[in-house]
Amino acid sequence: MEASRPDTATRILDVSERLFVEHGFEATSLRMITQQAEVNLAAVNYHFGSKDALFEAVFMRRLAPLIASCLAELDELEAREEKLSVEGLVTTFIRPCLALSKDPARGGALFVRLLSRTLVENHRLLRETISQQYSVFVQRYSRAFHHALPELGVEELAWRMHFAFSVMFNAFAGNDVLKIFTRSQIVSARDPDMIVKYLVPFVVAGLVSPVKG
Amino acid sequence: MEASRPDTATRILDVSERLFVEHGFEATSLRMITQQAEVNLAAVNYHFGSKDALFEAVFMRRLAPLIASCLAELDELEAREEKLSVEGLVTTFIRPCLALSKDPARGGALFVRLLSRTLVENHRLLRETISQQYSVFVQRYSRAFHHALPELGVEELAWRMHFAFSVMFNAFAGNDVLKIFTRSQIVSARDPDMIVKYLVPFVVAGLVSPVKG
DNA sequence: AAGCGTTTCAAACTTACGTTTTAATTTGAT
DNA sequence: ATCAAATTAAAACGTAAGTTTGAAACGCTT
Repeated sequence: MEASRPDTATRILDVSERLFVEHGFEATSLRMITQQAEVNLAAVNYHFGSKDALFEAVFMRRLAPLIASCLAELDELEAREEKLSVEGLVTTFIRPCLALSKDPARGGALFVRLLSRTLVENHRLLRETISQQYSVFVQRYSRAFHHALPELGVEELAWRMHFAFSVMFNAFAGNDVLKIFTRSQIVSARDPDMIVKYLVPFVVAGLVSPVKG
Repeated sequence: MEASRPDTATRILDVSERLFVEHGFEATSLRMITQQAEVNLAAVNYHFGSKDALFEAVFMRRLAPLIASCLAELDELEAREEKLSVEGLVTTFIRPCLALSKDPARGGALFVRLLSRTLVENHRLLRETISQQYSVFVQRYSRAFHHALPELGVEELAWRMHFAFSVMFNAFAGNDVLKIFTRSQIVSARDPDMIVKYLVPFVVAGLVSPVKG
């Protein structure tokens, strides 16, 4: 019962995903990658062309299916509910993230952390390639939230969505600000189901809270 | 009316702060720093000892006063209010962040972004030095929130604080997840006052929302 | 078995990094 | 003005990075 060894390119992708998350793009050398993947140093440039292209490959392997899952959940919800519920909308985003986090075969929570690092590091890849390919993602959610929360102005809604996705995203990425200052492990347990149990009510409450006069 | 040129060490700190935010620690070379600061390459090692020590100096210059401001606000609030309000508590954190963001002399919003990068990059500095020196920060806030929200269990409260600080922190750091997917500039305006106008109600609503049966 | 495109391999190349060294220069107290 | 200390300057050091090269090994069709 031995798992068949993946091919060279896949092994490079798997190891790179983990190392890019652990050390960041710059601090991860091709020699670290190829050594842990047990492939030759030149294999990266042979299969992917460059370190930059490798990063993009690592990234896109996970992003595209995740986005597709969210949009599929959104389709389902809109087909099922006449008047969209905020909790339902939030769940269409959280469920695919949760599924990804619990699936080691797809890198588990690694990719969300990679996305988080990449966002904070403000990579060119995010500013250029991705924003063009996946702008429909935000458009769909913006429209859906507008239907679910028609009493909010466009500016107020944009901010609340910004906050909502920020907290959801960082919850899955495991970015715990308070962890900086303490060694408490209560929150850092990182059980994905636990995250959701407390995350959904928090986010929904912020989204639906009455507008201040 | 020409501003007096700061001394070498200060110029290095100022430039480093900006470059560490823009490119990250690893991707910022001492040659980039010393060139832009118009000082000799060896000056960094002369004044700070090493690149690592420089990073710590850049970091601590901003963190200590920020923490002190938050705790001072907390002291004031506890002296003023018998029963702590959640909004008041949230404000003790937001107001110093806001003040910092609006003060170019202290690097403006740069430091919050640096803190964000450092958190995501999981630096040794954060795991070791800072968590020892500033654990009182989380302890104080944990106790204060427990007084303000006595009906919440310790686990539920820890999660809500985690979410609350996460969204506040990323709001000031300007980490807009949705920005990845669109070029819309509504949220990215980054006017600190605008952030607070929408941020406080969102966070408070999440914190005080009734516990699910 | 032969031939051919694909993949792997060891080695070297260029470049840039953090750091060190040593000398020149500036500063400040006497 | 002098001298010691502090600072700046230019150059080089050793290391490690991403990439390229050319030959060897492999896999597949004929």
